[in-house]
Amino acid sequence: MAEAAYTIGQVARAAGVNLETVRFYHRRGLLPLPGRPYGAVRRYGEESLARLRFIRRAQRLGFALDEVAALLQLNDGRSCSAARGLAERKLAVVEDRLKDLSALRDQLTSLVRRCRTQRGKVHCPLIDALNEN
Amino acid sequence: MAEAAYTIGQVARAAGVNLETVRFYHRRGLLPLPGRPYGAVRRYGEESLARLRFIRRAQRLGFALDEVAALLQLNDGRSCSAARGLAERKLAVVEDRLKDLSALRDQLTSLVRRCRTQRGKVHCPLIDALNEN
DNA sequence: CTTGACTCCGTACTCAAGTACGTACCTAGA
DNA sequence: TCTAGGTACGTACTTGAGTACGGAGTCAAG
Repeated sequence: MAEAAYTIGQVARAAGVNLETVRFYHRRGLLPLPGRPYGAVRRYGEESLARLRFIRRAQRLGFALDEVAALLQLNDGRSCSAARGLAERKLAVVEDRLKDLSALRDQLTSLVRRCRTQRGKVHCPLIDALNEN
Repeated sequence: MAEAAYTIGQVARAAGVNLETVRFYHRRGLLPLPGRPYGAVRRYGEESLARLRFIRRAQRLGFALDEVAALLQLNDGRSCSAARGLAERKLAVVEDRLKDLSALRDQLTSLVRRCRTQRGKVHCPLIDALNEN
């Protein structure tokens, strides 16, 4: 089974990222530079595509590129507890952000509601709230 | 009642922001440059302090500085419906972010749980999940 | 009158995660 | 063979919200 050999534009499209992003990941050391088996043009195999998808998935889970790099170091399938530690720390951050965000939602909801029931009064409850104290 | 007349360092401390941030808000047009009533040094009154606090409060509600500028335009206390529109749009964004974030939390939670119950198996469920498909 | 802290102002740098640009080179199809 | 479009690579620009730096001026205390 011959490996597919994508050019950079093809692998970028296949992974759903911008071509320049692929180059950027090379510079960041997240993706090794492939060789050029047929001439002057580099060819990307399935393992490059898999890695690009790994990176995007990890990003969707809220990992920054530095953290993705750490996860990639652990990609031997061992070091499960190190990976878990990373995920646990990330989870704690996510839960904090959730708490903040839902407090924010409650405040905004209440301000919008007050704005809507405000009739003919001179001041805007939202602006007033921002000016308060 | 004489207005307090802060120097830039004092008003920054009073508002809990970095001195350079005050300058930055001047450059961004969010805070007017005060005069220099006693010599070469600019003096900030209570209205500057109030505005700095307004900005920070609006930021905590999730408004970007451009949006804060728009809110400040509306600070006449009228244009309540315009302010409400801003808040409603912001609320929608916040609710979207909340949905994403809680999906993220669920995924991370499940990965961490699987990592913890994994015993002696060769692969790490977290890494596997990132490599999947 | 000197010292140390503060201010003024402009410019430049930071971070994260890319995106864009320029120039040269290569490659596939008509 | 020509040409359109893709690639290689290095460098510079983008966004948002600041932070830092450098040199000159100023101010208050001792």
